[in-house]
Amino acid sequence: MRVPRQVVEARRSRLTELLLERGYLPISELCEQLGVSEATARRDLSVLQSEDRITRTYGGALGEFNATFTSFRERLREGTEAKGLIARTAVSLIKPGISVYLDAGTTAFAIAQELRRHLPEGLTIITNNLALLETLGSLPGTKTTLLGGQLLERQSVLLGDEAVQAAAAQEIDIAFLGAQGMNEQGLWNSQHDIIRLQQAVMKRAGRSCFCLDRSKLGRTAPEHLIAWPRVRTLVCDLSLPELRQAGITLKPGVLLHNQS
Amino acid sequence: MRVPRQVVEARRSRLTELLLERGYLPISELCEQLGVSEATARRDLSVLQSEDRITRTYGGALGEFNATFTSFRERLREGTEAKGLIARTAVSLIKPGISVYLDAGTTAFAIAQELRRHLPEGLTIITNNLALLETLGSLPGTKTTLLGGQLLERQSVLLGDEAVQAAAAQEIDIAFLGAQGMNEQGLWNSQHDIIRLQQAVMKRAGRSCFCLDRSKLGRTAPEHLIAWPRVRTLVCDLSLPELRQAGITLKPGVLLHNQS
DNA sequence: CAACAAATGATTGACTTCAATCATATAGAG
DNA sequence: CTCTATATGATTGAAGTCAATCATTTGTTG
Repeated sequence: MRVPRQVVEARRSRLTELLLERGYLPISELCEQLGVSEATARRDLSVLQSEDRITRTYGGALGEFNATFTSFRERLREGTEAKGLIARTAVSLIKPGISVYLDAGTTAFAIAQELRRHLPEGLTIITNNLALLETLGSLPGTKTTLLGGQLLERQSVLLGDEAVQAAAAQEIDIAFLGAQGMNEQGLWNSQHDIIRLQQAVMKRAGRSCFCLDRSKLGRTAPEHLIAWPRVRTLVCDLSLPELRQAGITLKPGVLLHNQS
Repeated sequence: MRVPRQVVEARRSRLTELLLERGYLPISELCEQLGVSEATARRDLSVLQSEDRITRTYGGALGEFNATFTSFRERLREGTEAKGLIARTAVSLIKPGISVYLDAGTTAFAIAQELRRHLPEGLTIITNNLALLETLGSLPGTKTTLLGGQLLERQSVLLGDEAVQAAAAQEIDIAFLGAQGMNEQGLWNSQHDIIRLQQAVMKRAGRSCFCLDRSKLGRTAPEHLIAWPRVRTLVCDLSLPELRQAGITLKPGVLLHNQS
C-alpha cells in the first residue's frame, strides 16, 4: 500500500537516528522498531547506504557514527608499511613518564596505534586529535589531555584561538608533528590555523619531531610551516641521498631512520 | 593442531586491534587477515565477546571503539520517555544564534539528540562531553567548541584545571547542567572536578538550566553542587506538589514543565 | 475522477552464517 | 618421555539473510 512520501522520509530519518543511538542494529530489530516488514527495512537501508548515511552489514546496519573516522581509516591504510616504520621510529623516542604531543593527521594516528602495542609507563599524551582518543583514551597508566578548541567541520580535529592558548599552557617533552608537503624550502601545511597551533606547540616542546612519509616529497601546500635549518628532527622513510636529490640537505643527526 | 597459548593470545589481541582500526569486519575478512578458519575466528570472537572486548554481530564483529559510548547509550535508554520530555522542554529554550553549553551526562545527550531533530540556525555549542560530538559534530551551520582538559578514564568527559580555565573564557547564553541527585538541600554531584567545572560554567552563563529526571529525587552524592534558592531554572518531569512532598519548595517560574 | 506511479508485504529459491560434532595434531603438565 | 587437555579445521544440518518477483493498496498527477 503506497504511503505518503513524508512518512517514508520520516521513517528513514528515524532509522538513521536509531542507528546513531545504538551503533549497530540487526534487521530484525529494525523492522520491529519501525513497524515495517523486513523487505521495507532492507529497502530503506539500501537507499540510506547509497546516500552514505549508514553502513550496511550482513544482517544489519551500522550508524554513521564511524563515518567521521571512515575516511580517516581509509587514508591510514594507504602506505601502511611506510607509516608503520615511521611510527616505530617515533615511538622509540618515547621514554616512560614523559609528555608527548601528537597532532592531527594519519601519521600521528599510526604512532598512536604503535603506542598501544608498546606502551611506556606513565605517559602524558596531549593532542588536538579526537580520532586518537578512540585508540588512546582507555590506555592504562596514561594521562590523556585534549586541547580545547573549535571542531573542524567533517574532521575530528580541534583548532582555533582556544587550541593555541591551550597549547601555550602545556608542558611537552616531545611533539610529533606532521605536514602536507616538503620541498627544498622546508615543510608546508594546508591551513593557517594548523600552522599557528603547530608553532605554539613547538614553542612549548623540548623537542619537535616532524614525521613525513615519502609521498610528501616535492609537494607544497598553501602555507609555509618551517624552513629546514630550523628542523631539529625528521622521521622519514627516505634516505639522505634521496632527500639531497630533491634539494634538501640536512645537518647530520637530523634525519632519524628506522633501524628495523 | 594445538598451538602455543602465546600464539592464541597474540592472534586475539591482533583481532581486537583490527576491529579497532576498521570498526566493523565480517568474519570472512577476519579469517583471511588472521589466516585461520572460520571456526577459529568464530571461537576467538565468542571469547572476546565474553570478555566484553568486542561486539558480535551476525556475520561479523564490531570493535570496542564504541564501547566507551555503549554504556552511555544503555544508560540513555533507561527512562527514555522522561529524558525525551526534558530534552524537548530544554530545546524549546534554545533560540537561533545563541551559545549553548551542554555538560556531561545522559540528559545532555538526550538534548543533543533532540537538537538533531529541531535545529535552530547558527548555534554555538560548547561542551566537555566527547560523546556529544558523535551526534553534534557534523551539524550544518553550527559551531562546535570543545573545552580542553584531561580525559576521564573509561568515560568520554574532559575535566580538570584546563577545562575550568577554558570554561572561564567562554561566552554562554544558556548552560544545560545535570546532577546525580536532588533533595531538600539542593543538587548533588559525584565529583569535585565536575562541580568545579559546572560552577565555572555557571559564572559565564547568562542562564543556567538544571535538567534532572525523577529518578534523581531523594538521592544525594558526595559533593554539594548548589542550594535551591540559587537555582533559577529547573527542567524536570516532576510536578511542584511532588517536589514539595520531598521537601523541595521552588519559587514560581523556576520549574519548567513540558507542554506536550 | 481516472490513470499512473510508488510503496508495501508476501513468497520463493539461492546463498550465508552458525553451532555442534568429530578427527587430528601437539603444547604443556607431570 | 608419556599422557592428557587443548587448539584447530572439516563437515553437516539447521537457521538466518538476501535479492527478485508479484499482487495489492493507495498517494499523486493531470
